[in-house]
Amino acid sequence: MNLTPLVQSFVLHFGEMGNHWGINRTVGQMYALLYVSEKPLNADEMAEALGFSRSNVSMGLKELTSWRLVKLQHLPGDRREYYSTPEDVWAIFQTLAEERKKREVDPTLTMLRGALLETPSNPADEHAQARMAEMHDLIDLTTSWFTDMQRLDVDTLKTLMKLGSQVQKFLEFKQKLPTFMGGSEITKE
Amino acid sequence: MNLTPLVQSFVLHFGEMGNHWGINRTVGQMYALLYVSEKPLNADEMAEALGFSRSNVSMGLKELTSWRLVKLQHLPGDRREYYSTPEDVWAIFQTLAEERKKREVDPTLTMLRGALLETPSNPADEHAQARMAEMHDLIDLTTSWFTDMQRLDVDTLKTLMKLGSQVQKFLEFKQKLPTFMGGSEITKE
DNA sequence: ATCAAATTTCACAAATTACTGAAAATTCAA
DNA sequence: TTGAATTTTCAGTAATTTGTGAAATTTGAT
Repeated sequence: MNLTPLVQSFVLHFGEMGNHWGINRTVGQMYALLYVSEKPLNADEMAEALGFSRSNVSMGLKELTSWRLVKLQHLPGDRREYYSTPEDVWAIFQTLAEERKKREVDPTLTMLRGALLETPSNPADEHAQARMAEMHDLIDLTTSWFTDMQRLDVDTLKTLMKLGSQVQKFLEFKQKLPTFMGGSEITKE
Repeated sequence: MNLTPLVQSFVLHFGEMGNHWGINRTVGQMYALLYVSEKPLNADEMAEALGFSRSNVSMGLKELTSWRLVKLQHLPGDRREYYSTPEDVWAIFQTLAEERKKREVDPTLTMLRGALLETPSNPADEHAQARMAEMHDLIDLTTSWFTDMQRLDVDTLKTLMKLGSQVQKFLEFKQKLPTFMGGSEITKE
């Protein structure tokens, strides 16, 4: 790996993190390399920089592409394919979240809904269903909320996050003026 | 696995999900089994129900304990250790998030901060640092926000999530009355 | 159309991770 | 204490995942 120590530590750390998140270590490293790179890189450059085989890089890029985490482009007068990551970290984060939702959360909700449609044949199943319902509702509420929040622009989102738990005051205030601002009335449970 | 089809499908799905989330498949299944179980289970019961070796269950419980995801208790007149999951799904979710933050996010922030303290020796490092700074700020803001939101009780949280992107209106309103309600003045950027 | 450059595929080897059974350690009732 | 019940550890094997090189395919300039 002929990278500066700075980039190297980032790349290695990212590889480890990928591991914890169910992503192949080398794929994590490839992503990290692209993320900090000044300019788009082709597969040979990546293989060279990271010390991987060319075929491994090809597989990794395929994987990253399926996650919509890399952009493919061509440089004038060069036949090779160059890869880069989107510039906006918030957009990256959003893509990642969308993709994980699609691949992991949605199938889980589907499974839970299926299970909840069954007629429980004994007390154990009845209890299991009740537990599954609790889990379903939590996941459903969380992901719906997440989807909804994606409508906001990044600056609004940042402001809201900085506000943090202080938004609570909005609820207290709103409860006193329920029809204020024309929204539908929302109360606790 | 001598479980009802309902529980079995839940357990198997959870095992697969665990896999995607960097958790051993069998550990995921153990957790799922405890989660839907009516009463606490001992290790032998779990080994029997899931068809794992006793030692594998022991390892899995150790892992789940380190994540603070299972509770240990003793039944009167029985020497064996019985395990269960907390009843409140929101508390479970919170524990999981806290633990992941501690294990994965915090070390990443530490690494990024370290990298940002270095003096870049070339343009490539300079660019890499800028990118790392962007990532740092996003992670930092997100986790600080998350920590802050944990102060709220579950009902408030649910209400807020149901409100979703409508909280935006709070910002618009607040901007017109900056010193309203005694909070420090918060504006975009 | 041809062919060299570039990329992908895939069977296999290497490396890692998961699981087991046996043995060791711990616990606790008598 | 003792020893049976219970839990944990761990070395070895099984299973899975990862990474490679060679071959096949695709691409696009001529």
